[in-house]
Amino acid sequence: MKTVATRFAPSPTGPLHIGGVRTALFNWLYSKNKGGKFYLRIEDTDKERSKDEFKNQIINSLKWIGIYYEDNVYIQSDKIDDHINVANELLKKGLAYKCYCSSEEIEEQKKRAKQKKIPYIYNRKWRDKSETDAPKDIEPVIRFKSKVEGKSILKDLVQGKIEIENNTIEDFVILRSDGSPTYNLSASVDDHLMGMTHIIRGDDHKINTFKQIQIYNALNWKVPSFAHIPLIHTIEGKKLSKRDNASTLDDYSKIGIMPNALRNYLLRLGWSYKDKEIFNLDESIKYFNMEGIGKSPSKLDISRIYSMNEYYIKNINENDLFNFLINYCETFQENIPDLAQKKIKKSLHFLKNKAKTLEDIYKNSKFLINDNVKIERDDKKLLDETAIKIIKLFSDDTNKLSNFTRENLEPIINNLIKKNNTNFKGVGQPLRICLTGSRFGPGIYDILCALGKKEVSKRLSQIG
RNA sequence: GGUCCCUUCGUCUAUCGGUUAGGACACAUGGUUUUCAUCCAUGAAAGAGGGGUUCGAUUCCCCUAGGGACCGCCA
Repeated sequence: MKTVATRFAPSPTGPLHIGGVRTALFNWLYSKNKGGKFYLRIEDTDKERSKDEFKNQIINSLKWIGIYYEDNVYIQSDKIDDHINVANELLKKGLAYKCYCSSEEIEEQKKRAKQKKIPYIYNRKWRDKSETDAPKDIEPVIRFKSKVEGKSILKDLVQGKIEIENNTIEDFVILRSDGSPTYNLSASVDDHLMGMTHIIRGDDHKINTFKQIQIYNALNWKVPSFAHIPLIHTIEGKKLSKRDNASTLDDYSKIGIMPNALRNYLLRLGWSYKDKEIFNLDESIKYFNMEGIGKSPSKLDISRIYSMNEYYIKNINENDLFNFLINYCETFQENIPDLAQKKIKKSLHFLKNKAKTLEDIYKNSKFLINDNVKIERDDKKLLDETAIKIIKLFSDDTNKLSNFTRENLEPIINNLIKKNNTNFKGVGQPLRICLTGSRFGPGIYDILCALGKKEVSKRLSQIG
């Protein structure tokens, strides 16, 4: 049995979105599960629309989420000569032919078909026509002689048997009039040359598969196995497109979603293994299989992404979390000075408690990063006379302490509550506002201990 | 319009002919934490509709409805 080889083959004509990443993930996981290889191929044969910027974005996205490919990136345009040679071979063998229809002629036919409400299909005009009839002023395209009779059957690993009448597939173009190869040719040739055994791709390629299988068969190549996975839909139920908000990985990383959480979410979107929800990397590889892939499209649900991220924040190793956090801050927020980093690291155990994203942790950490407390106008209103009085009392009472611990602070705060005939909120809220500038945030004891006595008295002295 | 595919709680899904149709997210309620959040408990919530096959269908078959994808000298 041949070693499993899969590939992800995006075109760099737009930013890679989350659906493409899932396709890459499934391919990668499948190959790893089988002890096989996974490759990245950039399909850049559309010169007009392909951009380096998108190629880099694709590469960076895969890197960010932790999908690793063999060797270097395959660039499809490097292999154009191979594709052209195959086209000429097909031509020589009589399996393809030159078509001299002008684009105006084709457009006209399409228009007429639309008017008559009949499906357009190229009329195979030049399939059997002699080239001596060829007009001089037209550069021909090369079309593949597609089967006209009978049916084709695709045994899809996800969708099962799919049957189609051959006459619904037209004689598709394999070489453009400028001599460049088209997608169906290039993809087939590359997949064959790269030794792909399994092709896992979006549902939207299903019809192409019938064309590509014909190319394989015409050349006596071994046909790989195909698996067409359902597309990811927006919450409105439409195919996810590059224009949709929050569709690239960047959209998620900038709000502080971690790669392992998103990977886990994407894995479970359209795939399942019993009732298991959390899959670490090893488990993802160990359990991934085709049987678990669902047949119906699934909708993207941001609240599940948040909740998955929250799970990872609370359950991964704190060192790893810290590294993710610093990295996130440097990329999307600000550089954290060493001293503040140390404080954050020590306090991470409580900073992470209230967070669904790295951005939340960053916000919770702000009182450790910035020494000057800026109080919002709304919060300032809460600092009335009694509040300021309580803060003064707190300062006086804690003056005697040599350092701050929960144990020695608790009796002081309890005492303040009692004496001033208030509740915990009456003491805690003004303290938090003065120390952090916000009504929301970590527990008050956590804040006090993390800042330490000196810093607390400094911040409190600036009030009132 | 043609071809193909899909259809279980709001969402992601389990079930591979016999279950009080299970789990997770979200939601609601209650409890713990002397704020918020966490955490815990509880609750509400689904087999698109109609025919078959069968002792028995969410599960198998057919029809209808709804949804989606594709129909480029794009990939």
